[in-house]
Amino acid sequence: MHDKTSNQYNPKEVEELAQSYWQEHDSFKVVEDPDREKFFCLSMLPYPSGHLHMGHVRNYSIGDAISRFQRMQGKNVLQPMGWDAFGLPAENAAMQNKVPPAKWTYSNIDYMREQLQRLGYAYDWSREVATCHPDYYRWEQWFFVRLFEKGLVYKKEAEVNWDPVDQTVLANEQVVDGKGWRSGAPVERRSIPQWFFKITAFGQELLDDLEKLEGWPEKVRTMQANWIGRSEGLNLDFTVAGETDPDLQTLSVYTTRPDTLMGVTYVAVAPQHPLAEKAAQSNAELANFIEEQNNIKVAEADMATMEKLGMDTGLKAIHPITAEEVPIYTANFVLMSYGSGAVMAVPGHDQRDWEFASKYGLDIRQVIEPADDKLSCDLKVEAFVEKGRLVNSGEFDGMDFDQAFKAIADHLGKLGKGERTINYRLRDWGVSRQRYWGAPIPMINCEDCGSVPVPEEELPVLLPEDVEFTESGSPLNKMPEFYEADCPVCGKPARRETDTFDTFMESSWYYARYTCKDQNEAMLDDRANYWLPVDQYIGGIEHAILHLLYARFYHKLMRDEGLVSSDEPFSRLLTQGMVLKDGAKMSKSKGNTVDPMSLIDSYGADTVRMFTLFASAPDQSLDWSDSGVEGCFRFLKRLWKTVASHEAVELDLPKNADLNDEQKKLRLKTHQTVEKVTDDFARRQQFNTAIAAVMELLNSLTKFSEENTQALDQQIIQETLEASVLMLAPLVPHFCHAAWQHLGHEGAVMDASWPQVDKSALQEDSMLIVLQVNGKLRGKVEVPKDIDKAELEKLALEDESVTRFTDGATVRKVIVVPGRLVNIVAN
RNA sequence: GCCCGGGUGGUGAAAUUGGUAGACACAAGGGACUUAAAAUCCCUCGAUCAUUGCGAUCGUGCCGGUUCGAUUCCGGCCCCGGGCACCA
Repeated sequence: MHDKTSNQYNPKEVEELAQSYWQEHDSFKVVEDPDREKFFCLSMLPYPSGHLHMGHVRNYSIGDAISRFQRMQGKNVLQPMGWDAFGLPAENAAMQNKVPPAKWTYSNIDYMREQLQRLGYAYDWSREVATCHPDYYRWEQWFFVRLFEKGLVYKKEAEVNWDPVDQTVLANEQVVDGKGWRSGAPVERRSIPQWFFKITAFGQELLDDLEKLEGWPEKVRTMQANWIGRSEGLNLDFTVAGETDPDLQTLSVYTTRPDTLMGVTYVAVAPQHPLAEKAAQSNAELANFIEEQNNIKVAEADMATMEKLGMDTGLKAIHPITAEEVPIYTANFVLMSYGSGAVMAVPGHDQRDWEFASKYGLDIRQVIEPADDKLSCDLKVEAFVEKGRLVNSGEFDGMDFDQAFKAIADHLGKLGKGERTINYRLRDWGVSRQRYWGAPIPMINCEDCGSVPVPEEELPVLLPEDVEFTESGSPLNKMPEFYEADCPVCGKPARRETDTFDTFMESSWYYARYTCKDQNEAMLDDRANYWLPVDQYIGGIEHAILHLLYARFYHKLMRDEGLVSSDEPFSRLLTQGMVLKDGAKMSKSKGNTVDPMSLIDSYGADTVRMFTLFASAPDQSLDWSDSGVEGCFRFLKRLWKTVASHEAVELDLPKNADLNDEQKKLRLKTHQTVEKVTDDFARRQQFNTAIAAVMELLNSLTKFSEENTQALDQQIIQETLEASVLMLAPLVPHFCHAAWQHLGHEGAVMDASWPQVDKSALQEDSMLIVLQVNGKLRGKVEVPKDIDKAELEKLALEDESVTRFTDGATVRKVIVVPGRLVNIVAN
């Protein structure tokens, strides 16, 4: 076929031929091989919305480039693909189109799989996973039961967004301006029992292990650390004056600033705090206030902008050191869910306390003074929040923050009124969703026995797929055949849990299941430890916190269960930037999307893949331009023509061949390019500059081949073309598949070895030295490679471009940077 | 408010360890080929001045500093993007 290669690049033909070759040879299938170095390259799995978008193409083109590069490095590469198939859009589509979510999802998967195959990604499809398949979620259910038995999951009341008209629970994104997106009714907050994972028990390990993730962007590590939000402080106890109920006598507060303890002028508790509720029993106005706070009909996101409100409970708290009585307020900004639901207020040194005190006429007392006189402190204007030296604090006066922290902690410790405490912002992970299209939570609620897990032999709890999906709310609640069950403990009629899992559950361990998806006896087997951890993970920055934190947590849970032996799931992480058009993120709602498929129809998959990699560095946002695509297409056409018009020869460049300057120059360029591109792939992961370098190489080759037609020249052209095709093979695989054949090779380019740098070709006889006078570029000079420093200095000082500026001036200093420049300082 | 990124030609962007700013493309302009168009190929392309040629000055958000030399390091400010946000 290769001798008939057309001069005209025909992407459709080239791509069909390459793809049918890959299919015939089962080229992407991979098996475990302990004798070879493994490489697990993973791209985040898509939600099967129905169509691939540009963000997917970008993500998967990066992943495929890395996979194919690693394969050419001789590694045993696993690159799988699957579907994050549960979720809300399927339910919405079901309501709109009267199609059951399962049917809708499976047909989307079939369609999108074809799209991915059209793009030529080297996925081992035999390992494909769809998270909505019972073979997948049964192990999630099994694992949940294991964790329940270990005490790592528990049930508690938690608030949800409730739509009173549709009688359904809303996800946060379904709440628009405090109203249900569908009904338009004001959303209520309602407490219902839900299941939680004890991720907080792993807070410290999740934080500590961030240090190990050297292959992760610093940004993502910082975001996770902030999300975990560790703080060190003190839990200390106030006594409630005159309170006789032993449960309410002690009012515990958490503070990170024990040094300000002597500045406390009031204490504030959450409206849901037991003390506030008790005080409200004999205070109608207060009861009213608390009721209002409990019934705020807004989504959580709007809470932050709410006005700070509070009310005196009439109760007094006794300061643990001074025994002074201070008022207890209830305030809407104190959260029942963090610390103890109560705070000591130091208006002199906390801005929020200051504002509250100013509003309600409470004392503001200074107990810290600036330790450095550059800082000003005027408590009439604002709180002084910096750390400093203690004043008005009795025996603690004069101490700095660290001394005071220790002294006050020790003092309260002796009194039995305080202890050092570490708090985390991180909260336990609520995994219950009051939704249909998700994995059923494998629990049975019995009036007598409580929540009882479904016995292992009865798993999986199958989600009925053939459902009537007419109104809002989960159809499971209307299906007695689903929810009616017998209690596994006492045998009495009981009710099966109708909530399903948060879809983050499925995406938290799918990477491990790829290694052994056909395993029907266990969640994972030994193959997981051959492949894991994932060597390279690629996905959107929008998953920097939740998905990546949950997956790290899940990995540790699986480790503790003996299922995997590593501590972390993903060694190296690449977070690709967004795809923009006209400066805005591509999205359906903005109407600025570009359909990858229509572009593939016009230019072929290779051009589209190439452009997504060429337009910017992977971690940066990519601004789409139609004409840029044209440019990549032009490059491929030019390269095609160059390859097609070159008559293939067997590459056998004689060692120590006597090359002329032109030949040396091209070989130098070729091997410099190989060196650069290898670094771009392996270390920098910058495919845009790799492509630019190959473009430069083609430009050099074009100039060279115009005038050089001897046999030795053909060898050198062959070498350059082979290197170019090999370097581009991970990026434009169909094109290179055909080009490689035309260059005279029988095997497939994807199985060829990555080109090696010939060090001897990098040897140059001369080099270009930049001449500067007072740091300004004045000239350039070609000098022998082995020139000594003194010689070079002399040459520079005598160069006409230098003497023009140094004549009549005194040379003060000459700086020689070997191999680069000479800078002459003169005045 | 706090924590991260980022700001470079008409445009997307390069410059990796403090050492030639603008590689590689796109767009634009000019030319060749063509009956014509498309495609292709060649040339020009940061600004200003000079222009016969050589060239000179300025220029990487703004102001200052360190250095022989700064897009790169330091201090201050402005703008854009992202994350977190009553977290005590």
